[in-house]
Amino acid sequence: MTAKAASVDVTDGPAADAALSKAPRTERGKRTLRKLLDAAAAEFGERGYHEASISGITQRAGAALGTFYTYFDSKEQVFRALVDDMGRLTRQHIAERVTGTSDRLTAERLGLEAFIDFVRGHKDLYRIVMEAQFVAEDAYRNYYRVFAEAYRRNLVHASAKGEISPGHEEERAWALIGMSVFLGLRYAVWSDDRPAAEIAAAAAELITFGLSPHKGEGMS
Amino acid sequence: MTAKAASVDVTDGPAADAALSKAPRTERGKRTLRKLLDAAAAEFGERGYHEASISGITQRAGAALGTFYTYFDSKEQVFRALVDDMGRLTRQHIAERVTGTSDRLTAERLGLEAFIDFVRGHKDLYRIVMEAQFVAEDAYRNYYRVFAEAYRRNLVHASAKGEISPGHEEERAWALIGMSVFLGLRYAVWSDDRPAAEIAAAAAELITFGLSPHKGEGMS
DNA sequence: CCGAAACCTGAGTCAATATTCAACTTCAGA
DNA sequence: TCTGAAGTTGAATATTGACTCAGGTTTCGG
Repeated sequence: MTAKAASVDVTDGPAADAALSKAPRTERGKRTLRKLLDAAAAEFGERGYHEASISGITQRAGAALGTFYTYFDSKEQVFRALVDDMGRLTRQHIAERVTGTSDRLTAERLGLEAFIDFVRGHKDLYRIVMEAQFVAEDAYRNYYRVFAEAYRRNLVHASAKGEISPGHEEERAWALIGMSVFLGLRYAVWSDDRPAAEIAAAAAELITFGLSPHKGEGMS
Repeated sequence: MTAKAASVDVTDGPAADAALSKAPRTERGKRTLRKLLDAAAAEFGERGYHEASISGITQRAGAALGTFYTYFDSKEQVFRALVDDMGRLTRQHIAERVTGTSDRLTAERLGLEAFIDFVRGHKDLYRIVMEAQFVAEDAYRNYYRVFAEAYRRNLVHASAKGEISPGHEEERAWALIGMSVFLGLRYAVWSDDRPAAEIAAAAAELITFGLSPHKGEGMS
């Protein structure tokens, strides 16, 4: 829990949306910002957005209250930065574990397994994403919009290649994301004692064949 | 939006957990409690738990601030009452639209359609359920635990009758719930211009046959 | 070694609101 | 009409916590 958290590019990069004038200019500054970011992830992850306090963040970071405002404009701004970062991290982690996989059906299984593993290792950041629905709804919608769009593209592609049956790819994408999210919630956030591979295998069978009686499957 | 809301049994019944000494004893009292409950559903649904204020609730209800505490012990207590109520309402609504259906696969489609319709008609209450994850986590877990357990039982039953292939029913239950929740979020809460039946049909095909190429399906 | 820019500090300001409470009103039964 | 239980009222209390700011301290190029 309370994973190493954010890998928000402290210097610049696609994450540095709102940083602007608040970007650190010295080594010391970068270190402090990093500490604040990690502390914020831990504080928000453990206590939730509203219970979390800026003073809690700065205490964890070993800094003074005012220092927070050297790097961020508001409580909500850090929160949003963490949500965006989580999206980037998640996609990257899944992509790494799926690339090289030729067919979509296998990719589905590996992707889900990777997702569950990732959530298990980043419970605090994952909670932040979920809570974003109520704290920064646009950030939350965007998080899943990006996922769904990429997912849909993969499905269209796989369908064209005949790897999967043609269907309504957008609805499929959202349905599959929902599956992952709830399996992640149940088997990663709420309890993580079952092997991720088992969960992924069970779900993969559902995703592949559906519920209809089909021959060949073993009993149980 | 802001549906007629809670049907919390104002008098007694399975919902009256915490009411106890706070239950109204006269007609006037029942009316006031009803107004407060509806107002609370609207306030929480529109503004979210933390933005919502007791004074906002009493204003909507056309009552004085103090009146709230005649019927509730705290802000969180009303919130929990609404979450529990939502679970009861949802299960009831879906059950009504599914009973009489003989086979599970048809029930899946009708159930999802009913769920989407229900969410569309109770956006404010539905938001309350989702936010419960961060305000009253035990109530949230319970909400889905009850769903998942009932779902699993249905699957086991259907599997025994040969209506569906045997599989890991618990994981399946959670996966299917996740599907519904996200399709509901995307096509009911965020946008509700597509017919619920269309969404349900698309998802039902995925649930029934999975993604694997199977013969018989038309294109697109 | 200097001086200015960059950083850091934490007490104090300020607004918001959950909850309390003592006084007041309504109303049914005697 | 009288009485008390039930219900209503809203000003007052108490707490909490985001954000400000007027100084100190550290860093670093020259």
